[in-house]
Amino acid sequence: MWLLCDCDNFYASCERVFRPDLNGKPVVILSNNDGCIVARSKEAKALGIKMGTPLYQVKDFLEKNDVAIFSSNYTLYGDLSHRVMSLLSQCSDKFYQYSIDEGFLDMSGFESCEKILELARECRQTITRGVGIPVTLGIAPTKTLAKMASKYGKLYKGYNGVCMIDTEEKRLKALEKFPVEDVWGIGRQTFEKLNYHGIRTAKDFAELNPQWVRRMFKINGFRIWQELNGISCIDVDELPEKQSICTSRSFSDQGICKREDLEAAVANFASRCAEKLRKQHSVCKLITVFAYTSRFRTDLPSNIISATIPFSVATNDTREMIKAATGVIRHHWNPNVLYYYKKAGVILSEISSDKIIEQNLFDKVDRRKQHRLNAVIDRINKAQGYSVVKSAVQYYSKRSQLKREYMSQRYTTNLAELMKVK
DNA sequence: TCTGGGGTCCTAGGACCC
DNA sequence: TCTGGGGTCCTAGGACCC
Repeated sequence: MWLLCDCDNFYASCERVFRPDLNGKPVVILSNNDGCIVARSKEAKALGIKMGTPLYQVKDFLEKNDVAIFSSNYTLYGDLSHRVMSLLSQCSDKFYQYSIDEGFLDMSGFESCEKILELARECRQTITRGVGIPVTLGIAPTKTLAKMASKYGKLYKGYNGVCMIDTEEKRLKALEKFPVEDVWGIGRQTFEKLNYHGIRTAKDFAELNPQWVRRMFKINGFRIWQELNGISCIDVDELPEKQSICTSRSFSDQGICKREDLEAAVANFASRCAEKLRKQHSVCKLITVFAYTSRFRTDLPSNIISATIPFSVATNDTREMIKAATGVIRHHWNPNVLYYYKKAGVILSEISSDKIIEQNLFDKVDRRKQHRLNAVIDRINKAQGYSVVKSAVQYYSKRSQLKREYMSQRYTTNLAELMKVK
């Protein structure tokens, strides 16, 4: 059996931990630059507020309905997620974090479903009491069915946040009432195809001829079919090393039109990427740098800068990355046209372990020295706060290009922002 | 005026090999 | 009319997830 632990409306719940006055009230969380709505509390969903709506389109409506608005506070969410996952991981030997607010437990070691249910209830209590984030647990023979169980657990109060699909009878009943578009792994495209063939519920899908499913929806669709029929075949890795690392942002207002500003921005992204890479003890061989003008502004000249540069020796060095990233911008910059760049980013790929590095006969860099310098920089930045030591080029960038008008405090990670009690 | 960020996996098709 | 068979590797793009 698999147990899925899913935090309820995670970002909204994080904000409520330190704002209990917002319990039972509508809450929304915005994307970077306060652009779109990316998370909603139950009450906000009930008001009909859709995921991904641009803020400016619904601002009046939110004010009228007394909806609490927050800029995204990833420092806070990341820390609370870490606390939930750490409590969850103590409930079973085999724990797999799936996303910021979800984790799977392998329950195959338990002798009976009653025992699993008992432990699940205990586990839920521990998390509620220890972190204050409400969670729903779904338990079933496959991960796809466990996801489904957790959705039922959220839908019906009677489950008290723990829902288990353990018998054939329950499985069939669950499938029958479940819209096929809500099945894990079925997105918009697949749904449209299924709809065309008159397939509406998860049960309709699970009863299809497997050869036809295979032909029509390839290997992924076939896996979903198997999982719905109780055959476990979707794997999750324990702590997978990322195969690509990306840091990108949209810029506020019109965007960036000066070369130095864009160079400073990509230098920041490159530096952030290098830190992420070192944190997972990896090196990479390729760096991609891109910058776009806004696709919504058809009245302005549009342009795309994008280039991928190989490193001669796989690296995780901040300065090498910055040099490559700013080089791309400098090389592709057109001084004759005024472009407003709205979004830019850096992607690292061909990632491998830093334990084995292929040497290059003509490599002139002292890798040991480079490695020690990065280690010292990481240590200082970790102890003294984000980006105390950085390259000069990064200082060209304005202190924060992000618009965050509704930011809450970093209650759990910053001494200056602790909660104040009168 | 304003429109998110960070990932994974799979497939099809081209180029190439013997 | 009819034009081999069996591979590998790479890349772009699609689809999906949270």
